Amino acid sequence: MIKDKNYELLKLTYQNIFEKELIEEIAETSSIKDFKKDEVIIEIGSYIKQMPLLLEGAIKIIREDMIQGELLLYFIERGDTCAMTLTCCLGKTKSEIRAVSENSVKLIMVAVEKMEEWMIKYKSWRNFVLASYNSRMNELLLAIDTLAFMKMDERLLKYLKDKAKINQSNLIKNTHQEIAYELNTSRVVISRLLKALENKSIIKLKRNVIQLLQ
DNA sequence: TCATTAACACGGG
DNA sequence: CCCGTGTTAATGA
Repeated sequence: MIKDKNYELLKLTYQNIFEKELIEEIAETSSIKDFKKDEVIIEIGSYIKQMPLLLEGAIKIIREDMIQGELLLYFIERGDTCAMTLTCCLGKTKSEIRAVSENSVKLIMVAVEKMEEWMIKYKSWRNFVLASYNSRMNELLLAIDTLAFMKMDERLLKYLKDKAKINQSNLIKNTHQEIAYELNTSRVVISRLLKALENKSIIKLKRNVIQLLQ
């Protein structure tokens, strides 16, 4: 039975957050979706009819400038949801961000109507939505701080540490060009800063791979 | 001063 | 040979 499998999957991540009845109801009414690495899950300008709950993997949230380049805002990890979808679903507006799978992602899609229903029916759901909204807001403020007050070398180091944390590995498999794109700068700068970090023995550089030490 | 752009050399796959 | 990387020189904010 597929629903039973969904139930087990949900339980792994959410059993401490939602009551049993809610998990059962999610399993019954929602569908599991899988994404490979670097797939676009939500596109800028698209309307959102379903809300994703993350079961496995990580998603990066990117803001794209009309004129030039994209900018990484933050990552979403297991047990989180996307705050943007919350506002979009409830307000029926377009998405202002793009969501891309950072690695292999498994998530469960919840219909908007259910969201609203559960807000009233389940206290844990209400808390979850409010809490995730709150934590996203904090992440966003942190992202703004990073942008406004940190220099590029600090931003780069934060980026590397975030990456390492999300993928649960000290090896970051990215080219300098890709990093430059996500931080909205040029490759020369990234190469230079990475080299500087390597000289400080904070990282080790290989081809296509950056090893984070410590 | 520091980022960007362009250009080039090196080397691994 | 192509791509990722390291470096430099010129230019601009």
